[in-house]
Amino acid sequence: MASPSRRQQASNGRRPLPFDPIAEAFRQWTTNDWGEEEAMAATTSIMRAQALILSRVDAALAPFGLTFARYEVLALLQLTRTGSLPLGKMGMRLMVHPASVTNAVDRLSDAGLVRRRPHPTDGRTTLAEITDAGRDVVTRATKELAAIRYGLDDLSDDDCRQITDIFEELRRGVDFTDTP
Amino acid sequence: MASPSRRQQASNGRRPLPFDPIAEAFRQWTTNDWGEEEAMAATTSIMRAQALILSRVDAALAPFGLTFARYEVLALLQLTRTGSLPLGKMGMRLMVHPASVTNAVDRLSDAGLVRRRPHPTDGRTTLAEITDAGRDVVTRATKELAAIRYGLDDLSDDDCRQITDIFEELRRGVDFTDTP
DNA sequence: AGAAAATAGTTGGACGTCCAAGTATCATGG
DNA sequence: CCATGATACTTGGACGTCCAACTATTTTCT
Repeated sequence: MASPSRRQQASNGRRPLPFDPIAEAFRQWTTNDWGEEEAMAATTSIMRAQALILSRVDAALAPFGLTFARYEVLALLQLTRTGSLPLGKMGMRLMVHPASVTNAVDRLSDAGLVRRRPHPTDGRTTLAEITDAGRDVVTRATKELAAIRYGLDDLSDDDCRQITDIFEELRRGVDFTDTP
Repeated sequence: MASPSRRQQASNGRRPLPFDPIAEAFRQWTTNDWGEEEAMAATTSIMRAQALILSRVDAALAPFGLTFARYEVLALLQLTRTGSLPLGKMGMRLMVHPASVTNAVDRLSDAGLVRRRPHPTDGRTTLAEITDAGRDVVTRATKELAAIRYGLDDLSDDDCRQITDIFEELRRGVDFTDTP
């Protein structure tokens, strides 16, 4: 029965402050001439937003025994014709280290949502194949994530598009190349 | 001499793909009617951007034996009148779990950049006080971070402000309240 | 005053991420 | 045809983050 195993919350006990600590840091940076306060505020905001959003998404996925990292693996497989992919390819598509894929597949495999298969022609390669249980879980989990707008309930679609666009710029050349 | 201890890179060996995997996921979500594809793309972008930016910042701080988490602690102390704060207050200001503060202060303390002090009147409280070495390091580290624009070299100040503004909305009510 | 409740930090465990090193297996080239 | 080099994956360790449980101290309140 896949143990939900509560994970981070990143917003728990801590009560909200009467002021925005990032806005305050911005002021300090400015008055002390530390430089690049816009970038500092943005980077700090991103770090904090990531933790907050991840905690929301993970909370929504916990009932399925999933985390966002595992969900991404499952979703990727679900969207593949054959329902299976080499671990290496998954790492590239998800933009994470190969070791992270190994880790996620290990856990999904333990939960019976995915199965490891040897590559038919290349002995080095391992395929991860989604199981029927995995397809069921990912379908339900996807509905749940859509219901909470992937943790971005507070933001409009316009806000989302702006974020995606700005970060696409940041990722360009690192994660992908325009026209090869 | 504070061991730099190389940390994550999040962009290493992995070669850039010939297409943006997030844009591709957006298409898949749309054609398969999985819903909320704007939010999905934004959340995925945030996760990835955070990892990428953190790797850049950490790489810049490694020569000082720092990570971004430890730098934030040091910077906060440096900006405080007395150069010292209760660990709990730091956790609130940095918006992280108390255990994370304990962890960071442990390491900074080992490096001689910070010192633990008992609170003069409250026996439960522990103060972290920045040392002279800590002040020196944080000053140099701050210049280094400004030089790389806190990992956001690719973005304009306008982009940074937009990010900060959008995430401020997200954090409102969680990290801080408008008018107490 | 004394008991119960709240607060502050620490410890140990779980996760995900990364890197470096190690093991297989495939591809190349002499 | 085998040696060298490239690939694919796994393992073990480091970090930061979180939570739950625990200890110590301070407040509150009966």
